[in-house]
Amino acid sequence: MVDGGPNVTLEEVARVAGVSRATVSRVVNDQPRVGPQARASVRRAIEELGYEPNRAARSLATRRTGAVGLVVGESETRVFGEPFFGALVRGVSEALGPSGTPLLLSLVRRDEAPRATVRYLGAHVDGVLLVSAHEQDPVLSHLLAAEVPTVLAGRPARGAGLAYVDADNLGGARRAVEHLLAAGRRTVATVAGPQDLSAGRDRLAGYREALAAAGHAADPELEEYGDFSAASAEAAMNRLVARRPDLDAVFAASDVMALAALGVLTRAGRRVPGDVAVVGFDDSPLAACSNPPLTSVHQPAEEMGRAMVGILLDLLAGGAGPRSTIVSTQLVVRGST
Amino acid sequence: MVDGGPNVTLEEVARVAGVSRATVSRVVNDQPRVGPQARASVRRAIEELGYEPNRAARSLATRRTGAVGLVVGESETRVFGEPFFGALVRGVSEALGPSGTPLLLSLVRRDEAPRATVRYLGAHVDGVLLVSAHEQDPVLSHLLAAEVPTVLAGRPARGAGLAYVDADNLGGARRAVEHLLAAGRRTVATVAGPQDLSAGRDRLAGYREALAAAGHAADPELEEYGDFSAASAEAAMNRLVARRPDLDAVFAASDVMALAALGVLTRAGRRVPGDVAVVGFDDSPLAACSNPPLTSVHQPAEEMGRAMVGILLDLLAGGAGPRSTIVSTQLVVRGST
DNA sequence: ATGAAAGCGCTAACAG
DNA sequence: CTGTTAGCGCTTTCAT
Repeated sequence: MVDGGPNVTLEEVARVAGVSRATVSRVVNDQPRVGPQARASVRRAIEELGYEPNRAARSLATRRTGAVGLVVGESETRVFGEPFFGALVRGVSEALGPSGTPLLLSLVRRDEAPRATVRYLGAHVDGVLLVSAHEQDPVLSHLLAAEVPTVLAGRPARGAGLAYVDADNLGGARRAVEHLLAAGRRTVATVAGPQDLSAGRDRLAGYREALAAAGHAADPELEEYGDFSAASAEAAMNRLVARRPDLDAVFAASDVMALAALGVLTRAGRRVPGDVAVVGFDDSPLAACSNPPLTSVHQPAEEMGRAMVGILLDLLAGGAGPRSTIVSTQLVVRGST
Repeated sequence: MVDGGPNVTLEEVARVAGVSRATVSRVVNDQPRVGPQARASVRRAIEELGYEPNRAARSLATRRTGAVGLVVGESETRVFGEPFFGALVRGVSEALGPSGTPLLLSLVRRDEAPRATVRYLGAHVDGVLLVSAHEQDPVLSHLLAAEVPTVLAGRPARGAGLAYVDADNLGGARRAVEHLLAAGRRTVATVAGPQDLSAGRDRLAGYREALAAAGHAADPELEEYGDFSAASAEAAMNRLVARRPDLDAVFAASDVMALAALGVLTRAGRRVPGDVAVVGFDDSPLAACSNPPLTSVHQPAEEMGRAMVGILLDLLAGGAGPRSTIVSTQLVVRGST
């Protein structure tokens, strides 16, 4: 297993193995029509020479790049704060490792021409992992139009046969609220997320389901909306406290919003968790550091990344077409409940 | 400006422009030896046809990829929590945008063969932006050995002519401590970072400088070390409180450590900032969300990303060799001081 | 099952 | 200043 340097070519392998370039190529690509003997000697030569196929040449010949893109709305890199994003990338990277598939990272800004972006992507990658909160993202529709195999992080608005991986937002929210109810809370409010995002919708749905299942009548007075930002949540929480001073628990659709709510509550003289219990969603590092530490719903971001890659690679291999995966969430109980 | 589809080649452009492929190539690559007239007609043809050079072909011919790698120690994606990392990526991406340089993201795990990693990188990118906390990272030495142009995030141990971009850790720490002193604090302790990281060393140096400048004698009793983790900081803070119950301020070398310290202090019955003022480093989202909000030193991560790209592109263009940049930090005053 | 040959689209001497 | 001519390393018919 000599080093081989950067310049061992198919040609040399063929020469050493005593076969033609075509045969070596077949072996390298695990194609069938090669005799066991030829295959063996080629394998040996490859090993011996430390041969590594030249991607550019292959790409030129096949018109495929062998790379995948991780496309992220620029605003997402802010929003996700990063517990989530970092873990997602870790999962993606890990799942890609074995196949040696290069990962192109591409942040797309809102003001960029989606068309140009997609042309760029089409030229550089065989498939795309798209992380974009915005439903109806123009980049997405262009990707579809250009027939670039794509897997989404998060459930798309109208899942028109689109492959995606999402966390079990509904189940997670339901469990969070059940936890609150099980602890004896009676008046559970929610700072819901934006309803044009599936995460926002599903978490609200989970909240309602849990309440309904426990025999609580739906009470719109206990529902306020934020946009996942601290400021919006602060406003929402203020409205809730003013309207329903009797509330004894809050389910917020994200940790950032939960922390903002927590701030409002303590400033309003409520003790957490004594007077009001609070639970968030994301299980971000923020959760563990707050005062009191925040009970939250954990999303297995790393697993989501791996799942996305699995589906995409399958798609690229001509697999059975758009499948999707929902990964389960988990309630992490801390001091705020 | 017709679409052009994905298959317009140099050849066709040459035909339409009535020149040879070589001339078109020269125009595309902004090379000198082309007549103004030929140049114009080529430009027109390119525009008309919507020509876009084929990267694989170019790469095959030039033996360069035209891409750069963002190489990150896997553990970093955890450590950085992500305020920092996300912003850095944003800066990198932004700076790369204009040149259309693809960015390959590559997380490298500690247990991976650095040699293989570097071979992989060498084959896929022309240069590397390396984000790795560990000095003496084996990947780094292999990159250097393989002569892959590299720019580091963070100052390397022995800056043997290595290009790097770092935040002004020393200045930031100094300012933080000056702020504490200016507020009338007399007994300023520090939870320092690991001393095998330049960030850890420089922040401690800044702390000492500020103290010395104010005429305080160096006092080892006021210094304890953590490894940037919450657990280590908790232990360190406990030791400090036990040893010097009279301390009235703490400078922690990271926000995570500052928050841990803050927890210890409040549990010990100290009021923050009443009895003890606390300041952290990083200005992470954590800082704004804690209770009380944490005064912290902000690092312009986005700017660092841009600076790294600037240096790397210059290096790749055969620029004047290893330059480096220190970007300034900024104190963000919040409730904890 | 294997080899020969023709490119994939671009760059880079080298002539002119 | 511009065209000609070779490849870069690999895949892929098409014969054999």
